[in-house]
Amino acid sequence: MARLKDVAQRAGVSTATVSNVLRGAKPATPAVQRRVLAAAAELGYVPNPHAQSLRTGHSRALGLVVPDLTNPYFPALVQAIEATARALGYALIVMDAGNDGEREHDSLVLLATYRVAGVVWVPVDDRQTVDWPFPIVTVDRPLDGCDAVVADHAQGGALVAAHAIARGHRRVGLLSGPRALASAAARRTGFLGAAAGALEIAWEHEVPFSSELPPAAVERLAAPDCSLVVCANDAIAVGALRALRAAGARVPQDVSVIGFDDVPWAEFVEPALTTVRQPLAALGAGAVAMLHARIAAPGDARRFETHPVTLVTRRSVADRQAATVAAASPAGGRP
Amino acid sequence: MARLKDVAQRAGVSTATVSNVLRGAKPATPAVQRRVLAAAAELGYVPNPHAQSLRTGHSRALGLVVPDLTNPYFPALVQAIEATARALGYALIVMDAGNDGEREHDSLVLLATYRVAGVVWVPVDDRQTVDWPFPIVTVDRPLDGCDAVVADHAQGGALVAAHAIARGHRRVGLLSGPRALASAAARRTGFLGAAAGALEIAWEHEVPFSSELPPAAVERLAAPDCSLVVCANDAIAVGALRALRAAGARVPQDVSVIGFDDVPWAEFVEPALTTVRQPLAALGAGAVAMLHARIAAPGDARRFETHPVTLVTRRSVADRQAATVAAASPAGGRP
DNA sequence: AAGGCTCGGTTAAACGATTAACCTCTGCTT
DNA sequence: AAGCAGAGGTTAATCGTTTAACCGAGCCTT
Repeated sequence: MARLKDVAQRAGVSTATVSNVLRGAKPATPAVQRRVLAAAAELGYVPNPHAQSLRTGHSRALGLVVPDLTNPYFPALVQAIEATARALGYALIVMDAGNDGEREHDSLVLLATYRVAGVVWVPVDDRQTVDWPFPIVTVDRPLDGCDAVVADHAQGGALVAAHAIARGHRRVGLLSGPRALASAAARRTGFLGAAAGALEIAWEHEVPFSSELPPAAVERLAAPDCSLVVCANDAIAVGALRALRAAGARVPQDVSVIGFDDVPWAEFVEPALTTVRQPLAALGAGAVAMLHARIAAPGDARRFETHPVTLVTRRSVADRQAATVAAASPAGGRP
Repeated sequence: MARLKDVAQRAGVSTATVSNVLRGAKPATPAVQRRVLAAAAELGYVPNPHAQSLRTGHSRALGLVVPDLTNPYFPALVQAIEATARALGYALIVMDAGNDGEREHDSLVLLATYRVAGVVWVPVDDRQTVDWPFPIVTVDRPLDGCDAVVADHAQGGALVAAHAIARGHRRVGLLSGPRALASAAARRTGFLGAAAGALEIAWEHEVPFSSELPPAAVERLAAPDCSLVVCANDAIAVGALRALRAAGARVPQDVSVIGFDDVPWAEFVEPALTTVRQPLAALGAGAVAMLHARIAAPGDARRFETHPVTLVTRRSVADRQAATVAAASPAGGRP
């Protein structure tokens, strides 16, 4: 592989000059410029990233630490992160923390020894320290003193409330996620805020983000006493679907279900799940862009970016408005 | 961060000695050994990987190139690869080819400039060249002249045939995958081989690996004329489920469906899918181990490793044995 | 007792970039 | 005309390792 020295030789200048024109660090005579560029092109010169890193003290690589790749939430995120990192000229070193705080810590020190230029981090839990020798931006779990990009969970909650209202629901059950997670809490309060006055909360269970519902919840779903169960998660939603089916209730004719996340298989369950979609691609791209900016300007103020979510309506929530109208019309309708 | 020189100073020896004892490259006096180790430990010395790479010409990093992270097949694979790579002391640079041959090629050259020690590669298609400046092991798509680890697709096919037979099916329909893909072809021939004599193939459609079935296939499923449709893929299987449901057939009472892959949501569809599970973790770990061995011994003969798959039986295939017995017993059964 | 081996260690030269310091012209200013 | 500034280059040091070449001191061998 061609080295700087080779390019210099071929262009008839010193390595310093080559380095400078290639990086645009110092102005050069048009003639020299031309010769250097030509030589570099002809030799297919690509700088050795290790030499660069050794000299400059930081590499043109980014780290990515995620709690668990196997979580359906992440692949799309990682994909977006890798794509925009590459577009910006970074390589991406990814580490899976296996949902384990210690392993996560190890990942970070590894990245430190690799002198990555920065890392995008999805912490396994909300309380984490951020004193690392590289800039960090977290995704979806803001840590104080550290850049962050998050989805607008509260808006998402509001979206499902609005949808429920629009579809004529009045009594809903709530399968909310772990209150300790900021995102789950935001979804809940967003929902509650938008529901206030229009929606009656028949009951609420706080359940883990899993399709295995705790006994109390499945018992409740055997006699739901509501027309819609709103779930903090698509996984929870399939748990609800399952419990409802087991109890002989038809979804959505008897009771509707709404999820959150729009995991890749949300359209594959029966019935296809109405849910709110997280802007995974935007989140990933935003995170990398933010990191890039931070690397360029370490001193700037903390950045915080929240991305809007969208409702994707499929078949798991019924339109009771239509039903109501149809039922009401013959009885007391006016001409 | 502590450098080799610092350790040397503290131990009162030369940097060469430190380097040698730390790597066990040259024997040293017990006393020196002790002093060096102690000094390194006290300073928390970790070698600078970039300096190492620059000097040795290869980095202690592995590359991973996958066609599309978003494919449910990959996350578990990537996770296993990352885990064992890390256990072996490698960092993992992952690149998503976005199902695009050109982008895949770019990924490889990028990895080359990074001087990775080796790469595990899931090629986007079967015909690819392998002359790269690093050792390669492919996963699931053997390329000639290059190490490979694959799942035993043929065995998987045989497994589904055996299961079909055991459950008393006689006439089956086949939704086979793209014949051009070696894995799909292997599944098919494995199935056909084990089915020979015992199972009648009512019909066969070659369909893409997607839940969107071509019209001919959905039409066929409207009047399946078989008790079981075997699918080359879980995605195809949910397509079949959907078409069957649309046609008013109950699964598995009227017709059974069996998939392949055991994607993470196979248990979430209705009914939960009986399918064959790929040993993703073993595949990933095996690939990295093989790569590690190859890096240590570049000259060795080509390695090829095939991992067994397993049938995971859930609820999408009915037991017609029981039905047959029940139906036959009253009529012509003996005491 | 002198020469040859090992053994355990050191010196110094790479690896391929970046970058501070310096040098040499031109072209202006005064 | 002398002096100065600045533009455009070059030289050489440096980043932190690895590793070939070397060196001195004991220990055998003959």
